[in-house]
Order: sequence, then C-alpha cells, then structure tokens
Amino acid sequence: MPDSKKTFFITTPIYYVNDVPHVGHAYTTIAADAVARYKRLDGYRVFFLTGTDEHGQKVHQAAQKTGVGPQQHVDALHQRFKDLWKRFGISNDDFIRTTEERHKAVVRDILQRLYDQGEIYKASYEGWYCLPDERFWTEKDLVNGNCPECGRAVDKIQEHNYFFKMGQYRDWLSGHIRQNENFIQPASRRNEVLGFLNKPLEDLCISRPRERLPWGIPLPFDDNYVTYVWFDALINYISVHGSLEEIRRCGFWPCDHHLVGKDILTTHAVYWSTMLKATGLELPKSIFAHGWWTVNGQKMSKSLRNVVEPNLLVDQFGADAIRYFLLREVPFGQDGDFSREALIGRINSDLANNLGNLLNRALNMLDKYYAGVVPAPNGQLPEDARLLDKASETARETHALFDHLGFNKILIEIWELVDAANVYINDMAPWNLFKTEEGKARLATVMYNSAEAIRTIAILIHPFMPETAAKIFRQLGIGESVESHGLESVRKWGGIQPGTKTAPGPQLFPRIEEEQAKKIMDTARNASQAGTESAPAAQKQEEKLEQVSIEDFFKIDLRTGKIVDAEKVKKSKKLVKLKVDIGSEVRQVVAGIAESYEPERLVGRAIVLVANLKPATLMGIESQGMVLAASDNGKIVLAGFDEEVKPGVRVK
RNA sequence: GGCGGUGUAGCUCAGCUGGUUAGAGCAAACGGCUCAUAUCCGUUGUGUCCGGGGUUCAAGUCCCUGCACCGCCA
Repeated sequence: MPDSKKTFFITTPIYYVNDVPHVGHAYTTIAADAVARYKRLDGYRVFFLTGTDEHGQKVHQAAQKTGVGPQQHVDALHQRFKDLWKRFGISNDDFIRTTEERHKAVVRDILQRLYDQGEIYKASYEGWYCLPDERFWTEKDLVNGNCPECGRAVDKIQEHNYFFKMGQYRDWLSGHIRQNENFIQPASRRNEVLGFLNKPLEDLCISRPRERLPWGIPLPFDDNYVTYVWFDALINYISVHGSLEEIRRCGFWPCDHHLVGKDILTTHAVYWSTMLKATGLELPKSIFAHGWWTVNGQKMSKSLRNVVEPNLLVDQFGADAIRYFLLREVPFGQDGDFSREALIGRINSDLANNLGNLLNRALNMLDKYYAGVVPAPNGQLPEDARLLDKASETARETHALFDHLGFNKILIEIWELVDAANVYINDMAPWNLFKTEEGKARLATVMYNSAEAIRTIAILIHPFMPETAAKIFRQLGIGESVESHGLESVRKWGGIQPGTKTAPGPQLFPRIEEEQAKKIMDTARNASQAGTESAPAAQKQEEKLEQVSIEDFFKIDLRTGKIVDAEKVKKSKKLVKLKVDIGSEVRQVVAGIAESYEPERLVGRAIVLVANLKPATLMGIESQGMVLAASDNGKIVLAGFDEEVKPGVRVK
C-alpha cells in the first residue's frame, strides 16, 4: 500500500519555446513519464516536472519579428508543448514557465544571496560584438575575423558583467562525481565531465546588459542587467517548490533524476551543481544524459527537412506505439535511429502479433468456452507454475532495471512474459481440453492463468503504454483502474477475480500492411516538405473574417459524435467515408482527412460534427455533415475533447 | 592535436571479473497447431568475433600495434 513517506522527483529539461517540438523533446518527456508512472504504481508520492524556458535572445528576436511583445509571444508558443504532452498522455504534476512570478522570485532570491555572500562579482569582459546580429563572440568563435553567423565585421568592445565564482568549486565537484557513481550517467558521459574538470574551470558570466538584451530577469542588485538564461533556467527545478525554505521542506529535494539530452549535460553537471553548492542545497541524485535520434540514418535538421513532427506521428500511429518504440528500440543513453520502417516493424511484430494477438486469442476462447466469464482456477501443475514464476521474475527484474533507467531491457523482459503466455496457451491447447470432460476441469485453470498473465502484463506495460494498459483492463472486464491495482498486485498471482465478465473490443494494434505503410511514408514526406518550406508558419497571417452575431453562430448545430466506422473512398487521396454516431442517429459523412489519418485509427474517436449542414454529394457519396478539424499547411488535426463526452451533445 | 569509446550472423545488438560446441530479436527457410490479426509454437546458419603481433594450459574477452567510425575537449 502507498507509503506516503516515499517520495520521488523527476524532471525533464524545460524546453526552449522557440524550438518546434520534435521527437527529441518527446523522447525525454516520455521517458520521464514512464518512470513517474512506475513509481506511482509502486506507491511513491511522485513529482514529475516539465516546462518551458522562455527568456533569452532568440525569444526576444522572434517576438520582435512577429511584432508582439515577448510575453505575448511565449504565452502563445509554450502551449505547443503543453498540447503535445497531452496528446502523448504525459502525466506531469506541474508545468513550469520561467516567466512565472514564482520562478522569478526564487531566481532573484538566489542571486541576491550569492551576491551578498560574495559569490558574485563584477568584472570587465572583452569580446567581439556583431552589431547587426546583436551578438557577442569570443576570439575563437570568429571566422576569418568576422562574425561566424553572418560573416560581417565585428567590433571589439569592452563590457562589464557579473560573474559567478564557479571556478573555485572544480576540485570539490570532481570529487563529488568520483564518489557518487550514479551522479552522472551513463558512465561514458561521467568520464567526459571528469575530463572537462581536469582543466581549469572558469567563472561563469551570469548577466547580460539590458540595453543589449532586455528580455530576462533583472538582477536584483543591478537593474541594468538581466540574468543569463542558463542561470535563470536551471533554477526551475527548485523554484517549482517555492521559496528556499519550502524547497528544503517539501520532500522533493534532492531530485532523483534530471533527464537531459547529451547536449546540455555540461550545463547541468557543472553549472547547476556549483549553483546548488553555493546556494547551500543538496545536489540531485542523478543526472542522466540520454542519446539523440537520427532519422533514417541522418542527423535531424531543418535544412534536411527530416525533422520528425511528433503530432503527425501520433496521428499516424497513436501515442502508445510511439512511446513504446522510442523506449524499446535503443538503450537510454545511446543514440538511436528513427525510421517509420523500424517503427512499423515494432508495431507489427511486438505490438500486433505478440501482445495484441495474445489478448485477442484469450478473450476469444473465454467467450467460446465460458461465455466471456473468467472461470475459477482449480489446482496447479508444474506447467502452470512455470508461467507464474516467469511473471514474478519479470516483476522482480524489471523493478531493478528501473533504477538505472534501462527502459529497453525492461521492455524486453516484459515481452519475454508475453512470449511465455503465448507459449503457455500453445502448449496447454485449450481447444483440445474443451473436447473432453476431464479436459474441461483443466481448461478452467488454463484460461484463468491466461487472463491473469494478461492482467499482469497490462500493469507492467502501463508506465510505457498507459492507454493500452487501460484498454486491456477494460477488455478483460476489470472495473478498477490499472493504477489502483498497482505493482503490489503483480507480485502475487490471482489479481483477476473469477466471475469477471470480459468485454472484448477492437484490436489493440492492427497490423500495418505494406500498402498502408507506403501511404504513411508518403504523408510524412509531404508534411516535412510543407513544414519546412513555410518555416515561420506560426507567424503566418490568419485570414480575417467578418464578425458575426451570437445568433448567427447558433444557427450552426455542432454536435459531439463518435466515429463508428471509417473507410477510404476509392480513387480519392483525401476522402474518407465515415459513419458517425450522434446519439439520435448515425450519419454518413465524407471527410477530407485521409492524408493525415488512417481510417483504422479513426474508429472509436470522438469528433465535432456540423449536424445541420446541407447534405452534399462527394465522389458519388452523400455526406450528411462536416467534421471539424484544423488544417495547417496540409496537415489536418481533428478537433476533440479533453474528456469523454457522449455522442449527440450540443457544442457551443 | 589531447582524452575516451566502438568495430561480433543479412540487419540491430548481448556477451560481467579470460575457460569447454559464440548468443538474442528481426529478416529468410522448413515443420506443427488452429483459439487468434496469414497470427502463435518449434527447428534451421556457411559468423576470418576489424587486421597484425603478444601474454596464457586456455582470448571475442587481457596487453601492444595498425585501420575504420563515433563522442567530449581544444
């Protein structure tokens, strides 16, 4: 049972609002989510934090270009991350933004304290300044003596700035890393940081003159400067808990895991550690630097037009398949290659063939032999014990692996249990047992064990595929949530109650056949072309329409609906024929969304229907309404709801 | 240039402190079952373990060296 004393704190980096969310952001966040969910299953009080980094030069410039204030700009942009996390089923407990007052207050407090303690001093700094770019460069940055970014001439200017006495902590930090095996992970990165600390460590410039960069947190002791973004941003990990006193009391510091990309390891391992040391706070227990994703073997970049857009991935494959793939394909900490081919391979073999089919065959036999009611087991044979042992072994071994964030190994372990369940059914051959009287006595045990194995698997995969785990519970007919069963219930056999009435549903993961795979690739290619050609899409002018009165608006009858059937319209690239349940009736609707949605994915989905639109005939098929969706550069995203709503409800 | 890492079946990779016939998944071939989504189960490989040298009774596993690729720093 939950022990309220056990606490667990895990973070992702706060993402820079000016970046478009890509698969790399999703990777870190999904990994953190998996750990958070697992710890909750295990009875921990969990605090899972993500957020956005909203200060700095680029934000300021981007805001200027769009002609809005920086605050307005980040208010709009941070939402992209929030929305994406919702789509991926991310269970973060808070979302921090560096422009929030609660954050700025702690940054100011820390700066003032360090200043008072003499940890911060003012010094002059000489460097090369590119006026048009408004950027400072060091001597070594320059290319042929010119700005490395624009190639124009630079001026040597002297500037006064504030510095944090980071250098003095070098030996201490190096010692701390040496003494704490798990502080920097994986080991290869740990060595790199130690190597970095072998050389002299310089003090850290933590300010920017306001005249050069007005968008930041003003230094509390000198209003002419704002805080350097990294010094500002890192503090999010504690400012979320409140004042320094509250941070010490809250039970969530020190942090258990900071997950970061390998590109920002030094800032975390060195800047953040010394900042905490100077502030008098404990260091995090672990900073884990994970690897990067290439795409079809190439580095992901805007110019190559191969940036993987996570929203499109969710449209095409569903959140759980992506979550599974990212954490299964590659050991956390190593680089991996993303390709839709590999993803489809995983979906078809691991998810569809092994897991999906396991549920399917078991439910089918329960239906056939027991009218869908889980029978009571009687007795246990050695071959049953083998399955039971495998289940408890899986629970035990995956538990140990979570401490080291060995996601791919955990999933391999769980899939050994999936295989074991398939082998069990195969060897026990219920279809033969059903034929004889003595066989039938045995059949009950076999079917019970099969159902229980699947229940166990559902709980174990919940951290990785929460939606799928819930679906399995629902289809097994278990009324309670996966979370309420918890990890405790997989440590002993027998969590599913005899008498449970199953509720078979659609396939968990339909196989993606070749023809369909081809379409998925084409759509992805088109989307990435379109996406980059109009790179500043976010700033594109919205077409303005005339104002309408509320009466005009109410003339439109918008209704919630549920898609009960979907098939592609032959000879059409864009059209899908839908059957939409709107409560009172089922409408046939033709929608132009086929390029962004596979028909199989649409069934069961909640939508908004314009219910009183005059019927029209498209490609010879009558369409009785219109489905609401956003269309952005050819990418279509259906409107939906935060929570489940029954069909036929008026939307306004 | 300095430090570190990697190189094992067609592909992706496991192989801890050296020990007998070098493994897994995917792909391929064959066989079995029929509850299931042409699914599931079983069987099958010709691998110069990057090249060369060395230590050892014994090396994919340790040492030296060469080559290729990668990371961090400069």
